[in-house]
Amino acid sequence: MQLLDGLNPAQLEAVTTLAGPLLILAGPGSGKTRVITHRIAYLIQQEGVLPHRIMAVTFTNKAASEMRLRLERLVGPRSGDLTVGTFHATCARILRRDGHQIGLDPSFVIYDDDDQISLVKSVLKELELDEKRYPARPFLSAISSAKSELKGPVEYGEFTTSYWQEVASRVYRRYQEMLKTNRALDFDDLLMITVQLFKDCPDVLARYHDRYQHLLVDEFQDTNIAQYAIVKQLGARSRNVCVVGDPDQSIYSWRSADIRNILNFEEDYPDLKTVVLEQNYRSTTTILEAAQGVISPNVMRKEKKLWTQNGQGDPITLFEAYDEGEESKFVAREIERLVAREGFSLKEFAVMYRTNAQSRALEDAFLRYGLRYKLVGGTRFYERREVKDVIAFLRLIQNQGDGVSAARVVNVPTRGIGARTMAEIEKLARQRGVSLFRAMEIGVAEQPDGNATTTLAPRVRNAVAAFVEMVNQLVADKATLGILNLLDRLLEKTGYRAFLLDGTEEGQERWENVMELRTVARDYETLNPQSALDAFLEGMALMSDVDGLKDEEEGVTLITLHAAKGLEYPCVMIVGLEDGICPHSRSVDDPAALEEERRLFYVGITRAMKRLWLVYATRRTLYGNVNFNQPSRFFTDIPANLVDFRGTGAPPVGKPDALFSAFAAAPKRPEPQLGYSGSQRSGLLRFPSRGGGAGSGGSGGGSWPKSQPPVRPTPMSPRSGPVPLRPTPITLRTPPIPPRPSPMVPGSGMGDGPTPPPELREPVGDPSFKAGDRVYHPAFGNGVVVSSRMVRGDEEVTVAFDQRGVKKLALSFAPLQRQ
DNA sequence: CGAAAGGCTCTTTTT
DNA sequence: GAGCCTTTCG
Repeated sequence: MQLLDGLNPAQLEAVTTLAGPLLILAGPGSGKTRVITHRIAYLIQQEGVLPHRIMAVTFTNKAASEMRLRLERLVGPRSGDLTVGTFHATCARILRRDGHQIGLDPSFVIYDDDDQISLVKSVLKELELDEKRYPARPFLSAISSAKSELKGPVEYGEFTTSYWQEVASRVYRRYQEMLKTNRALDFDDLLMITVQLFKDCPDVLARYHDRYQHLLVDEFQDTNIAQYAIVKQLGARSRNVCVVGDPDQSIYSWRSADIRNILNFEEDYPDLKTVVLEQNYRSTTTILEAAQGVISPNVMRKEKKLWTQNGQGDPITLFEAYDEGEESKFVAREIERLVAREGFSLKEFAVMYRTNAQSRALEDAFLRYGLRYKLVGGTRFYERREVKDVIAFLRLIQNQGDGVSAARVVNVPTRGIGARTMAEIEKLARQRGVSLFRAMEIGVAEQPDGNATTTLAPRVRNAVAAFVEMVNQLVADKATLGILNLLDRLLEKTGYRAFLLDGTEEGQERWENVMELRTVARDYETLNPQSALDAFLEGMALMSDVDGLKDEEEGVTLITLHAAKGLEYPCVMIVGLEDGICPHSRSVDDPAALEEERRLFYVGITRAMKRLWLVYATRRTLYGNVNFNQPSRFFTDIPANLVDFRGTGAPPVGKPDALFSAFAAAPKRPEPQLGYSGSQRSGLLRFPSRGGGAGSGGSGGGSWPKSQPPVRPTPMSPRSGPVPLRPTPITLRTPPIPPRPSPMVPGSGMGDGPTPPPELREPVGDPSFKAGDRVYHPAFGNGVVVSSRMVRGDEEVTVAFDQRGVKKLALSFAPLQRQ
C-alpha cells in the first residue's frame, strides 16, 4: 500500500499501531510529520475511521495548516472534516460551543499578554498596591503558572508560603473576578476552564468521547499539566492516544511545560507502546554529530542515538566577530556569497538567535546589503499599537464588558476623556460591580445632583455620552454589516482614520498596517455574520509568531531559536553564541535551566540540513551597554574536527589566547563569583597584559597562534570527549573594521592608533567622582563630572566634555583622569 | 485636558 | 535602547 511505501521499520510501526496508547519519541528530522500524517491517512483509508472522529493537536497554527495541507494531498477533501489545531484554538472552540454550561458567554474575548498586564495593573490599583513595590509581571507569571497547573485562586491561596504569595493570591482572586466582569478569558483560562468544563459536565465530555475516537498530540514534550489533563480527559474512553515528541527538544518549561509529561507518560498508561524514531533524514553527519555532542552532557534525558545515511557534508563554520555589527555584516556577506557562488536562494537561509532584541542589528545589515528577509516575532504585527487599537474597538463592539479594550480606546483619538474622568468611572464600576462601559452609561445617565455617585462635569459628561453613543451605534451596525464594512465604518466614526493620516510618513505607515489588518479580515467575511467577528478576533488573539511565515516567499528568515522549533532550512546561521546570551545569563546558575539552554541550542543546530554557521562576537552592546562575553560554553562540546574557525583576519592588538581557552578547558571555566562582578566579566579579559590576569584564565600575554594548519575533519570519536578547538586564522577579504568609538568602550578606540593603557581600577563601594570634578579623557578631552553612581559594583560617571558633549563612562574601563 | 519632555527601570524565550 | 511613568508646560 502506497501509504506505507518508503517508511523505515520504526516509522511503519508508528503508522500502523492504531489501538491503545502510543508514544512516539521522534528525534529531529526523523520524519515525524510524515509519520503523523500517514498515520491519520492510514486510519481513514485503511481502517475506515471517519475524518471527523480524529483530532490532532499541534503546537502552532502554522504546523496545523501544514498538516492539513499534507493530509489533503493524502486523503483529499475529506481531510476537511478532521479537527486539527493548537490546544488553545481547540479549547476556544469547545468553550464557545459548550462553555455556556458553566456560565460562559459564548462571545468571550481572549486576553493576550498585554491585556493581562493591563488587567493586573488595574487590580493592583484597586488593591492599593504600589506598583513600584509590587510590579505586575511577577503576579502575572504566578497566576499563569498556577493556571497551567490547574490551580484556581482558592487552591493557590491554600499553599502560600510567603507574604508575597499571599498578596499574589489576593491579586489572582480579584484578577479572575475582573476577567469575569469583562467576559474575557486569558490564554491559560482557555485550557484550565476547558478542564473544568469537562470535569463539571460529564455529559459534555461524553459527547466529545462519542465523537473523537483518535487523538494525536504533537510536540508533547512542551505540554503543560493543563494540556495533559485535556489529553487524558478526551482520551479516557477510547484510549487511542498517540503522543509525539522529543524530550531533547523541550524548551518551554518557562511557560510551564512539564517535561515529565513525556518522561513519565507510561506511568499513566502502563500498556503504553513506545516507538523511537532515530534515523535522521534531514542533516549531514557533521551537523548531527555536533548536535549529539551538544546534547549529550544533559543529565535529564532519555538516551537516543540519532544516525543518518546522509554524507559527512561540509564542516561547520565557527566565526568570531568583533561586535554585533560585524556579526551581522558577516552573516549578510556570507549569504550573499553563497547565493552568488553556490546557487543557494535566500529562502534557504535562516539566521537564529536567542533573544528578539538581536534581530535589530541583523535587520540593519540586511537592509544595507539589500537582502530580503522575513522577520519572525519581534514587534509582531498584531502587537503594533494601531493594530491593537483597532482590534480593541472591535472587541468592545463585540463585547461591551471588555473593560481593558474600553479603557484602551476611550480616548483614542483624544476626545476629552482623560485620566481623571476614567478614575471616576472606574470607581463607579467598582462600586456597582459593573463593567467599565456600563459604568460610563450610568455616569452619563445619572444626574450629578439627586442621589449622585459621580461628579462628572457637564463638558466631560458630554464627551463620555458621545463616546457611549458612538459605540452603541457601532454595536447596532454590527448586526447588519459584514466585518469589512463594520471595520470601515468604525475607522471613520471613531476618527481613527483621520487620527492616523496626519500627513506624517509614520502615520501613513500605521494606516497601511491597519489596511493590512483589513486584508486579514477579508478572510472572515464569508463566515456567518454571527460568528465572523468572534472568529476573527479569536484568530488575532491566538496567532503565533511563526504563523505568518511563508516558506515559499523569497528572503532570509530571521527567527528566535524558540520559534524555529519544528522548522528546517538548508543553511542555518546561529548568532550571538556567547555566554550570557546563549546560554542566557538568567540560566547560567541553574543547572536545570542550563540544560534547557542546551536543548535550545540543540534545536537550533538540528534545524540545519546542509550547512551550519556558529557565530559569536567578542563584544556586544546590550541594553545600551557594551558587554564583553566569553564564547558560548557549549562550543566545548562540539568536536573540533567538525569545525572550521574563521575570525576577522588580523586579530586586534593583544588578542588573548584566553579567549580560546574556553574551548580547550571548559570545566575550568571560572564560575561567576558571588555578588556582582560586572567589571570583571566585561573588561579584564581584553587586556591581559595589563590586568594581571584576573579572570583571563590562563596563558597571559596576547600571542596569536602564528600558523596553525587548517583543521580538517577527522573521524569523530563519539564518546571520547571533545577535541580541543584550535583557532585557524584565515584571512578574510573583509578588512578588519576599526571599532567605532562608543562612550562605554574602553579606551574608546583600540585600533585607531596607540591608545594609552586604560587604568584599571578596582570598583569600590562609593562613587569616587562627584559632580563638579574636572577630568581628562584621552579621546574626549577635558570635561566636568555631571554625576556619578554605582552600577553593579562599577562606577558610572556622567561627564560633560568641553568638546564632545555628555558621555556616560564605566570607570572600570574609561581611562579617566582627575585634573 | 493634552502633548511633550524627562527620568526611571528593566531587559529571554510565547500559545 | 525602549517603554513606561511622571512631570511640566501650554
